Amino acid sequence: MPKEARPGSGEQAKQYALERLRKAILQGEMAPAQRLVENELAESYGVTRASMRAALLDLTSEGLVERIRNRGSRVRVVTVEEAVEITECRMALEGLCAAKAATEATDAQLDELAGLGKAMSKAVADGDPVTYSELNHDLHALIRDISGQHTAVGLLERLNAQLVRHRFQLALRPGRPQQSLSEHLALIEAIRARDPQAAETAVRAHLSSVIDALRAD
Amino acid sequence: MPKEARPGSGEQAKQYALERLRKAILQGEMAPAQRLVENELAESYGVTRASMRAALLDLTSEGLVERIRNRGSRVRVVTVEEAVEITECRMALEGLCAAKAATEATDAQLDELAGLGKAMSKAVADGDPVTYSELNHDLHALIRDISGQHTAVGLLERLNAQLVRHRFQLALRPGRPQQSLSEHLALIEAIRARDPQAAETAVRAHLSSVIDALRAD
DNA sequence: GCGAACAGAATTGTCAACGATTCTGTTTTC
DNA sequence: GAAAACAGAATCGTTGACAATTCTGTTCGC
Repeated sequence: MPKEARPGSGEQAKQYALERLRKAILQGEMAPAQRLVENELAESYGVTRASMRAALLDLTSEGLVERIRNRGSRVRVVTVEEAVEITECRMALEGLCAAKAATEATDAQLDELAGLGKAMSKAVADGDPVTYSELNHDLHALIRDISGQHTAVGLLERLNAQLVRHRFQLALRPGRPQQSLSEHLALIEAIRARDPQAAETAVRAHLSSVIDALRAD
Repeated sequence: MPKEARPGSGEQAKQYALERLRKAILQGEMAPAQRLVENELAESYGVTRASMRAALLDLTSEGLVERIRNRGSRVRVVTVEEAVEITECRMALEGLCAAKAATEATDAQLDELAGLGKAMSKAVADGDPVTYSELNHDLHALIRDISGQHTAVGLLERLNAQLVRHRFQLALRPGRPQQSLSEHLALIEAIRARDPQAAETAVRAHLSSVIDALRAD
């Protein structure tokens, strides 16, 4: 039986490298536009270059990494205009998910939503933007999950991955959590009322305010 | 200078194999769920197995091919439910594009739209569903183009690729082109009137009728 | 006869070395 | 002194062979 901690090669190695690098990029450990050299990364993660290469190709098709022929890979930088465009797509797709969620949710799921709402209110009251940001993410994920829209969920996950840097900056802006909170509570209420139209409107209103905030950079 | 006809290997070879295989799948030359053996394909396209393999990986991330570890690749079959889900996503994203197109279009582009509308009317009057289907595709592409929404366009192209088989079946259904035509003309008029709200509504109405048709399989 | 174990074939997955391309700093030429 | 030419280094791209896995048809035990 192979040691399972960190397989030096093979499919598992690729997955391992993929997830570690993705996490590193998402958590901002890699400077924007930083060069990603296959050999260095492979060595530092303890995998072969082939595995690392495959991981980089995957991240490229996820839109997190940019690669130029014979010049290597770099972490992709998302401009503000791109972030706005991406958020507009989220508006459309999350609107769809929210509307579906409003008609499809079970009672247990509605309770879960209410719980998240309370937790978010508390985080804002406590002045804890980091926790709030995490709960925010959880809420959107839960709604996507309830909607049961596999295709939309897949697209949204790709889109969200590209926004982490901007999202992070946004959450720390003073006053932002308060506005965001009230929009989210409205969304939760709309779904709990099983009103798809209102849910979609609430999502769009929320993301519209996100776009305004993005543009105010 | 390398001969440009059909390089046996390298990046160009991958692109060549990629496009030929994609075309073959989209045109239905590959039976649904047909096995795609790397060696066979590589030989028949005159490229190395490595290039073929890379092409298959690309198609996998486009959602056209399914691959199972150590078992090979097969053309992915899209069930009716999936087709519905995908069309719901298109509804959201094309709605966004249509609304943007209504506000962003230049006069020249509006004329182009009108021209396409006339051509589509003619194709229906002539009872030519194949031409109509192509014009249909052109219309959606033009609207996406006008919208200038890079991100949404990218997502939509991926989604559309997965639907070709269903789309094809749909176009040949008696009576379908007539209904489709009137919906498209309404959409064109809404954009020409520079009315984003009406344009989005028209797109949604159209795709909603596509969903009904899909479900009536 | 029927299911389990087993060898052989087919297919994909992985690797390490080699080849090609691009960048960088230096030299040469005008 | 500036632009062009060039060599050297760094890095990615490709190849062909080998290893690992899965499938298939056959045999064996009951």
